[in-house]
Amino acid sequence: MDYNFREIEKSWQNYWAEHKTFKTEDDYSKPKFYCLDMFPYPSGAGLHVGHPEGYTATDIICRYKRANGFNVLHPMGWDAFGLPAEQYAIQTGTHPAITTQKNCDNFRRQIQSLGLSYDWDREINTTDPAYYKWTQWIFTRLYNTWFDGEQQKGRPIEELSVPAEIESKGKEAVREYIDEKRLAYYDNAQVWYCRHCKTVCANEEVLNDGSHEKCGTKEVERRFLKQWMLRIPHYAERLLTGLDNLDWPEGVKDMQRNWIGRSTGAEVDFLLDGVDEKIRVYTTRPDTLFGATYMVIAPEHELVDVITTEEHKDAVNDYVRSAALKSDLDRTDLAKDKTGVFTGRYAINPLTGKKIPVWVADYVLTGYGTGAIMAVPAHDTRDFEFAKTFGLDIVCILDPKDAEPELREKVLKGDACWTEDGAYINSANESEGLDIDGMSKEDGLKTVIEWLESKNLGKATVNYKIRDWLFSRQRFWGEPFPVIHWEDGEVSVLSDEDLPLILPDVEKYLPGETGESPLANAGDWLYVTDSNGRKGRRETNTMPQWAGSCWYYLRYIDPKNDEAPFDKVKENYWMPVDLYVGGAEHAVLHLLYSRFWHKVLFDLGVVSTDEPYLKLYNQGMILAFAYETASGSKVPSDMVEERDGSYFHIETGEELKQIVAKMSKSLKNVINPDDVVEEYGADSLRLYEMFMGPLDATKPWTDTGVKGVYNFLRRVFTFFSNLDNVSEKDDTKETLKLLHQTIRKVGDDVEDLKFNTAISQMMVFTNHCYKAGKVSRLTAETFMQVLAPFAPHIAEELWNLYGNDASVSLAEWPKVNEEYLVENTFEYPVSFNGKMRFKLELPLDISKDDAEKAVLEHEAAKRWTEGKTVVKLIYVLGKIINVVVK
RNA sequence: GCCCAGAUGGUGGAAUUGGUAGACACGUUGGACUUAAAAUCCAAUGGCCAGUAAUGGCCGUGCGGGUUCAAGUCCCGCUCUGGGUACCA
Repeated sequence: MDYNFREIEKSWQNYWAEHKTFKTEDDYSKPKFYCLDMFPYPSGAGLHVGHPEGYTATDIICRYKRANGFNVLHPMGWDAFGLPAEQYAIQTGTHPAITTQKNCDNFRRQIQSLGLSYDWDREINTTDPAYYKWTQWIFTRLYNTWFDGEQQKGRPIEELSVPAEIESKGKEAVREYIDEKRLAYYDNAQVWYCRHCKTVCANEEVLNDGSHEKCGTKEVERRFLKQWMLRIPHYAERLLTGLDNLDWPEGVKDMQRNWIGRSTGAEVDFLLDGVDEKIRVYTTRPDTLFGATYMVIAPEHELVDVITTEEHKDAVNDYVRSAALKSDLDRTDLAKDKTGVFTGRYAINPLTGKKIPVWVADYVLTGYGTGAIMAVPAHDTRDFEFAKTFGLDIVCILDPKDAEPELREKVLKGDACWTEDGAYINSANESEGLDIDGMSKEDGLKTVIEWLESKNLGKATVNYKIRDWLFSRQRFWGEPFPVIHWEDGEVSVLSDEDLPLILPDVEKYLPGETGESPLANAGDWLYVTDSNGRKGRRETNTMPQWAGSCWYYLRYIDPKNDEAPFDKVKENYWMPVDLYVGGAEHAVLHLLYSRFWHKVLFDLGVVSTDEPYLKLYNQGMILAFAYETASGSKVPSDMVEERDGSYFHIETGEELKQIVAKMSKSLKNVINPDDVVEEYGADSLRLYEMFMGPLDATKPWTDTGVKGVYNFLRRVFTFFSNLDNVSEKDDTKETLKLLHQTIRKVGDDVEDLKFNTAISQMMVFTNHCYKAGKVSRLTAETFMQVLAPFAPHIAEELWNLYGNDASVSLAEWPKVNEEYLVENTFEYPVSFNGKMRFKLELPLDISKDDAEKAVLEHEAAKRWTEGKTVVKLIYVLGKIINVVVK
């Protein structure tokens, strides 16, 4: 029989759909397994071969878990708000909902053609009002939550007690006080604005080369705009410590830790000379205070005007103005020399009592710490560079005892910067009763902080890099904020029964130049009047694309619930997500935002777990071969020919180098999953994506590789569909042994997500069957069960051929029979001085002495022992024998 | 600069706690089938050396050291590649 995969795959996909084979029931009697894929943005380009990689991996695990008695939740949906559909609307006038619908349909068709065992009854779409109703609902929860620092917990805003002193100042003051505590707030903030996308974007979306992550252009700039922000830094500590117990790749955890950026140090107050103000600095090294020879404040610091002396006003003003005009890229470019200007003012170093100059420089950032630093040029590279540039004092207070003498000499003289540990010198002030000379760093830090606290000059502080999350966009295609701005200045959120606030129709999708959202033209929708005749205007910004993906895993649990985001009992059963698979590109943003929302919902009692995703796994990227000339310019694949293993340009004849690169239209090396399914079938595509290499590795696509696994499936079909090969007779011992080894190996490898080696084991088994010629029906059926999670269509077909009416997907995973695996002997590799020389079969229960005798008396051993003394013999049961000779 | 991951045949990649390096697959070569080709099936396939051959030896997991009876695996020092991050005091 021919392997007619087209027919087989179509008929089984229809069967599964008709019988709802993969429908998930809320059967609480079974152990649950929640396996989640990062849902895709349904782009117009359709599925990329990278998508099926993760989806196949989770599908295999889910099928395996079902066979092992688990109730499995394995859903799919669409992260469908986003710019491309809106861009298309601007160009063509087509409503983004129409484009989105079309793209979702195409994605669904493509995904379904792969035979993935999703419960399609749970499909969700972030753009569906029935879904974003609850995204808006969560936003109102964020708005009505404050963070209790003492309890380290978010609490309902009603539980916030307003100090009497504020209360006495009137309603306005109370509102202001409360608004300052809310997790979501509306404020005038300096934000990134992308002129190309015509929208603001989060700090995180602006890449370090100054380009916008979403569009790739560098048309981003700073603007002051009233925007919605979320106070994610309040959860910094919990987002950080929560990572410790998660089964996530260490790299991802590290990236989140870096992003949160916790540091410990102290805030220290410096008194100023001649003006009744003080400047508070943040430093991680208060122990180096004796070496602070000047201070720097950021150009945006609130005291710049106050402290600048008359004669320096012009210079400082000029500098502050030019710093404001600079892009952040210019300000952070390392290659650039340090700039700054003296304010004319001096501060007093509280430890030395010396006057130190206060400068303004843009290497100090407003948003971090207090926006002011004490500079210790001898032991900080940035301060050192600045001090060298402007000729400021450099006092060494850490003797680099372990450094090379030459370098040490320079450091002591202040001619070089030393940022590592050393012994404190010049760090004593008798009159102040402080002396840390000779102390360890740990004691130095402790002593100085204690001294500062006792004198009320400073205190130990913890700082985080993470900033408030800019949460609004000037875009049409996003969740509308359920917010009304009233004419008297009050801001209110809609009550639950008024949700969802549906996105209105607009004529033009283009945002205004000034950063105004398209919703500002939404006519009637825009204006509201309350029962008292008070007029209000709806919020015209929309939520960023992150919003919908922050909580979608919760909605899958109960996707059609109209009374609540999900049922609590169901949530309690299904959460947390046991395995979450997706690309590493979401290592920080999506996963951090999502954890943040989840923790807030946990604090409010909406969800039952503190963390949403127990185990995270990042699939690697699938790349493609590409070609470049000696000078490094890329050549499209259709201009390349292969001759004798080398590659040449079709037109110029130039020899080309084969490289591995991302698939791209310009390189003409994009693989379309549809084409692969058409040519080799879904089972081959699934199998190849898993066989290419480890799931987390980056690896290049090869067409011959697909052919290889197709060949395997064809061999499976050819052998096992021939009933002459599948007899009622018993198997040989070898066949049974190999079959049970295969059951074990495949099961173990699936649990470890090592699909490539599982497939290789199935190949070994199939190759054995060809050699054996005949296997029993039971063996053939068992093998189909093992193959089914990987290549479900072919497995169903053959399973059915053997007379099974029920789907193989419902069959229980075969048990390993240890009897077949028992070994009595082992073929020991015998080494002499670590080099393997010959093999010797010995009983496994042989004693060491007998083994030694058997080895040394063996004919082949003579050659290696002749004329030498046997020093000792290493005998590792079932592993190796090593003879040490001299 | 800093943090993380990686480097194994012509290629993708295997290798429990240190214990036979190269499983499986691609490619290549040879054979069978065929008028022929394709497809398929069978076999060989890390490099070098010796031998007609069976076979045997040496070298081999990015580089240099070390620990060990034994190192792809552990330790120290580098090189290169990929990812993240960047004046965060």
